[in-house]
Amino acid sequence: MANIRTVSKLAGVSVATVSRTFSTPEAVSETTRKKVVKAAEKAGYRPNLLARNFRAKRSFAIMVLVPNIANPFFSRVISGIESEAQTRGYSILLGNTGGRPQRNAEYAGMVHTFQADGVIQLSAYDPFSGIEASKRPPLVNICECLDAQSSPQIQLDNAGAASSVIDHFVALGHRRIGVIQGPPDSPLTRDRLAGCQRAMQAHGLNLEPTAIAEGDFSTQSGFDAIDALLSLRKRPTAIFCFNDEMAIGAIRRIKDLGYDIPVDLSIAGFDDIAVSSFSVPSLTTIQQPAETFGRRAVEILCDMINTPGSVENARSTLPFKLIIRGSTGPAGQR
Amino acid sequence: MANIRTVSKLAGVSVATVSRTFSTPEAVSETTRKKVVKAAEKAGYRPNLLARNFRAKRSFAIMVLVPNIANPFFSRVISGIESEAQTRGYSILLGNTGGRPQRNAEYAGMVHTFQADGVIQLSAYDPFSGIEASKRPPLVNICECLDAQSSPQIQLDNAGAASSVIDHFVALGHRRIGVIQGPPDSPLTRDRLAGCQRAMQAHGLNLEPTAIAEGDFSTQSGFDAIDALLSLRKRPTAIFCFNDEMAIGAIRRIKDLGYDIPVDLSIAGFDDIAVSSFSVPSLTTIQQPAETFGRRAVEILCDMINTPGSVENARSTLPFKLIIRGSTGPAGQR
DNA sequence: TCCTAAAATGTAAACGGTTACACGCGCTCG
DNA sequence: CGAGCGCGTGTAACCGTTTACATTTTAGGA
Repeated sequence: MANIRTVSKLAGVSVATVSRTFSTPEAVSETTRKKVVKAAEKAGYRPNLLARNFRAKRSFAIMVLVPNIANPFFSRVISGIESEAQTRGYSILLGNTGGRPQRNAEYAGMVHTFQADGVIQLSAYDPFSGIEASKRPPLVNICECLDAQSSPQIQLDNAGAASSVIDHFVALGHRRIGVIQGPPDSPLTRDRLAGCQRAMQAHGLNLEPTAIAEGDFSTQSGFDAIDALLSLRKRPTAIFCFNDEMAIGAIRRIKDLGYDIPVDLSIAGFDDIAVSSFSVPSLTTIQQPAETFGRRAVEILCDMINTPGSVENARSTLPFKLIIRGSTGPAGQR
Repeated sequence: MANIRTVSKLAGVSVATVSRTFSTPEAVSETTRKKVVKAAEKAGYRPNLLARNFRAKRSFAIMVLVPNIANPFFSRVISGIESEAQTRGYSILLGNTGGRPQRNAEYAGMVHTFQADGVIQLSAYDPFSGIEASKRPPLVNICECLDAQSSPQIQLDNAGAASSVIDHFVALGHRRIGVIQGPPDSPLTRDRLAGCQRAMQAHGLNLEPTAIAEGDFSTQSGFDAIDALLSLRKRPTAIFCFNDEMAIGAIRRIKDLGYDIPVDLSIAGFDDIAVSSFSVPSLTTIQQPAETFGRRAVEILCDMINTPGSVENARSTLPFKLIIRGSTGPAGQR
């Protein structure tokens, strides 16, 4: 394999000049530059980035920690990360954690061994907890964020978004509203639940504890949660699922039971994944700027990497949008 | 940052011994090993893998080139890749190509600069075409494969799978069968179409060219393709969509038009993505071992990386399974 | 006790770039 | 005409690890 010395000999210049030709071409005269480029071409020279990065103590790679790639919402966030990283010359390392803290920590540890320059964390986890602030590697939490301010957090106004769903239900005349929440220990669940409660109270209503079913954000769990909600004495006329996948599972079960949506029951989801606009009926949901989450995370992370200390651990909030589709309708049609 | 020399001084041994302690512990006596480990711990030493990999001329990273991460089938394949790579000590670099050959080539080029040890390619593209066989970097094509034998190919028996869908339709009494295919230049489209034609002929039927609509594997394109098929003079009673997403779009449009599935029309898809079992009606489809594709690709790629020349460019075929669900039923019910 | 082989450890040279510093050259300006 | 400057280039050290080879230590047998 051709290295920088091969090329320097071939071009009749020093290794430094070859190096400069590729990393700081403006520091080399036009004539030598051409000479070197020609020699490099002839030798089939490609700079060894392993060596370059080693010297620079930088890998130009970003570790992305995601609980589950198969989740379509996360896929979109990753698309955003990938595209922004690509334009900035960073490559992305993918870590599928399955929500396991151990895997999470393992992957995040790659930043200590210089395999990654920073971490984007898509779940409410701090892989560097316990590390003194000035020594913490660059980290950005997105989507599901930490309460702590140990790193920049980019999130949605989950409570506000949940409120807007409740407001929509109430405006349609719904009074008995049910919820299929996510795992109870998730900040997402907590914030969305708080938003629901806030909005209910603002309308003089109560979110009955029995009308809150527990899911785990999987389609199956949405399917499974329906029976309990529909067997309540005071059956809800509208159900808010904390993500679209659970909503799709719920819709399926509701139809299996012979009910019509939205005539008998209104359903709303959260995330606006691709399939939601094609379900039957199409799903009322909260749209999140998934790709923007990814892009912004990369922007901030790169700032942290390139000028340490320049970024404060701010919490930023991206806008949501209530998308009203066919799965929600007026209450009391039957 | 603590390096190997810091530790060697602290432990009172040579750098070689420290190195051996971590890379070949069996070559170091028990007592020194303990001494070194303790010193390393005290110094907060983590080996610089950038340096190690540089020395080894290996990055222990695999480049995964995928046309579109947001595709749920690819997500599952990537999960498989990630998990197998993780257990083998490889990290995975993600390249979202959007199907653009240029991006594809750019990413694949990272193997020349030692940033990746090999490439897993999820589309029918050879990023190393033109490179002499003995110099080609490790590459495995999966899912959508090349006709050439320039690298190992892991694929499904697409024609066989398509045939089995047609057989299923015919067994239900369908005679007029429509197809929503993928992009015409895709080997996937070509093979599945060939399978359809073969099966139709075996049953003494013909696949009418007018009954073949063109999609691009997106949900929207499935939606859009329906009108043309349903306005045919000889309207099909069953439609085979070449992936599940198009099938979901198609189902949506068919229901909008007031038809019942499967009473008026049977629909089948391909891939068995997660949502397909929850659609209404649930989707008859071809199940592919997505994670297995990923795992096998990593297995083979690692063999190629570790013992070059040992792997022949074989073509292997993974099994499919026809999953019969609610979207297909007997013909001529109305 | 001595000799030999095996095991453990040390020394120092790579690996392929980058870059601080030195140097030479041509130019400008006083 | 010489000092000073800036540009382009070269020399060589350095980054942190691995590893071939040399050397020392240990163990075991005669």
